[in-house]
Amino acid sequence: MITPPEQVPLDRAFFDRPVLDIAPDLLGRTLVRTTDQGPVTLRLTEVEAYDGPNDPGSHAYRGRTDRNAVMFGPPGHTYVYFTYGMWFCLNLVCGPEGTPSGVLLRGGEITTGADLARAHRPASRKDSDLAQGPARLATALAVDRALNGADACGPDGPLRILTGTPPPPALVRTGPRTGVGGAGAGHPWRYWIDGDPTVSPYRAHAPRKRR
DNA sequence: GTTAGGATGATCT
DNA sequence: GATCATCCTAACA
Repeated sequence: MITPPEQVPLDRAFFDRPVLDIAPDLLGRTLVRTTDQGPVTLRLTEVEAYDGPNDPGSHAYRGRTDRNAVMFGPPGHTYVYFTYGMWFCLNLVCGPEGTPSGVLLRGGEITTGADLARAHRPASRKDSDLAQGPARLATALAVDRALNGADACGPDGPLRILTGTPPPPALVRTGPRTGVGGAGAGHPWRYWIDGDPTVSPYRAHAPRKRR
């Protein structure tokens, strides 16, 4: 008989590897966000890798600052930043302590607690919109600055990552990162599950016009 | 279906 | 002062 895969927290060693190995390996994993209102779970379908000091697209490219400090800390923790004056984005810190690399969680399918997620995202029209895009994902899971630096590998905690069910390797695609310009644009460090409706549409980097 | 513009503020040069 | 790992709405085809 077939036993369903057990949902066990990913251990810290999972994140103590090169970020380009970790990023595709995160697809299909389960993210559990627990609040006072209850749990919301999500199946990761889209991520992007940011390779610390070697990557002009990374927040950590120019060294440690107050904002990116947790990227320099131990792996398996969250890095949450605020952007465009309105939104939060959620990353997982990768590589050994002192190596500031991470993976941006760009999209996922809400598998449990869709009603809660929808309450956080009233503008969402379809279930597949709930966590389609990095700021949508963070909003649907009620992630904000308070979760910056949280341990995602612990047995409990507000945000945890579990083994989940990785997709068949043939369905894993890679391509250029979304919204990353300049010298950081050249790398195909975005990974997604082909054909999944919760993967965000690709948008090339577009400098904003001033007003 | 697509595209343009505005919202809104921390961060870094 | 410009940029930003974005999203939403309205307008148009």
